[in-house]
Order: sequence, then structure tokens, then C-alpha cells
Amino acid sequence: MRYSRQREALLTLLRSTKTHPDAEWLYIGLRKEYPNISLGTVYRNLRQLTEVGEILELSHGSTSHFDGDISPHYHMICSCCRKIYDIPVENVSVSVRSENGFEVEGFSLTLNGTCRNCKDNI
Amino acid sequence: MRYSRQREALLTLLRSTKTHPDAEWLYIGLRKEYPNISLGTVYRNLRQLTEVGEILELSHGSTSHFDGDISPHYHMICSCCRKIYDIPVENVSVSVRSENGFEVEGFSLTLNGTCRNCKDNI
DNA sequence: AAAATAATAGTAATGATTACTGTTATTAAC
DNA sequence: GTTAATAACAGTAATCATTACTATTATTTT
Repeated sequence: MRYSRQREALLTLLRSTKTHPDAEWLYIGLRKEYPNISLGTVYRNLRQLTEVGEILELSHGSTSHFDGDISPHYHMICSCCRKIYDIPVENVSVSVRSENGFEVEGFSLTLNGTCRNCKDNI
Repeated sequence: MRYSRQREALLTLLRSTKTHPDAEWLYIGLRKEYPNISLGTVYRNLRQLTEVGEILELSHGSTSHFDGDISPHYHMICSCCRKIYDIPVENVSVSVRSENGFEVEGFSLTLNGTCRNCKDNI
């Protein structure tokens, strides 16, 4: 994988936010610095960075969201506003008894519920 | 929600399998009994049944898969063949310390790894 | 500096899903 | 049991997210 300014800017932007954005959000953000950047470039780089494990793809619902933080943590999705929040590993304990024949390489835990913000605004 | 033969057949078909099928698979299966059934009908009913909580929608990757079993259990996705397997709750223990302000309504745990079948065939 | 080729911008194509429309089936009221 | 009201249907067109294609540009190697 050869260096490119666009990929570097994408990675910087993704790592600068905790909002777990989708491709469109990143595209709009990148256009401030690169007005001619192509949406295809955003998708291609997101795919490549996901493949090499530099970022994480979260698929809940119809559009993929991405996480620049690849340290172990979990997610909580608000069923009201659909925002994705991080949950630190310390707040969760998961133990899985060996499944017959499955070689477990990892797991993801996603809580669903209602966030503080949505509860307050109802 | 008014009764319909097509929805009934969809529900029966979905509940008869452990394969967590997608809309296309269900569509092809239903055409044996209803050769003229529309793919739109399959999607509409899947959405409705998901909304009322009679089935579960699993979104990993680009296409939605559905689960007719709504009893508590978890899933394991093989990173090789992409098949989705069930994991009984007895094999997993999850505890979540209260997140500040989040009202946790439920959670989903998905293991990823390699299934017995894929390991054997390599 | 020149050659080789990844990565790009721009656009067309794809695949999953939803929306639309005129017709049919189910339910409720008589 | 007929009729009226309308949810659900089949068939098709449209939408949305994502990927593929192509000629050009940027990065790396020599």
C-alpha cells in the first residue's frame, strides 16, 4: 500500500472523532481540505484500512460506520437517535465456554437501549 | 396487521431453518409454494415482522439476515464461509456495569472465528 | 530525471432495499 | 352471504450505499 495524502487525511479525520462516522460524513469532512476528493476514494481507502486492520467497520443497519479506535472496547447504540457510543472494557465482562469446533478469534458486544440525551429530550 | 397467506408462509419457512437466511433465500424458497410472490412482499413482511418483534434482523455485512428464533441466544459468524451459527446462552456469560445514563434494553454478542467445517476443508 | 505503477477524480454500474400503482384478498358491517 | 373498506399483494420503477471502470496524477524505484 503506497502512501497517499487523501488516505492520511482520512485516517486523521476518523481518529479525531468519537462519533463512529459513515463514509458520507468523512467525505463531507475531507472536502474542506480536498474539495475534489472522490467518494470512491473514501470508500476504497476505508475498505483497505479495514482489511489491514487499521480501522474497524461497524455494521448495524444499512450503512457501515467506522471506528478509528481499534483498542478493545464495546459499543452501545441508542435505539432512539442511532448514535453509537463507546463502552470501556472495564465495564463489561464476557466469558465464552468453548464452542464445539469453533475457533473463536474475537467477539463484539453491542448494547442497545436509550441514551441519556434521548431520555432527557422526551 | 391483517392476516396474509404469504406472511404466514414466510414465518413458517423462516422458523423451519437454522441458517439465518437473507431475503433472497426466503424469496426463492417461497416461490415453490407461491410462484408469483414478489420480492417486495418478502421485504415488506420481513420489516413488519421485525418491527413487531416476531423475528430478529441480523446485520453483519451488506445484506440483512433474519432469525425466526427470538429466544435469548448469541451468534457466531465464520470469517471464512460467513455462515451464522447459534450459541446457546448457557455457553456465554455477560455482565455489564451500568453505563452512565444509558438505559440498557438488551445486547447482542457476536463471536467471529473459523467454524469446524472450514477448518477441516483447508 | 525517467520508468513503473498505485492511487486518484469522475462517472457508470451494481446490488440490496424501498416506493409506487393498479389489482386482489381479508376483515367488518350490514 | 353480500357489500364496503382497506390492508396486502404482484409487478415494476426508483433509491441508496457501495463497487467497478477509465483516463489522469502522484508516489516510489531505478
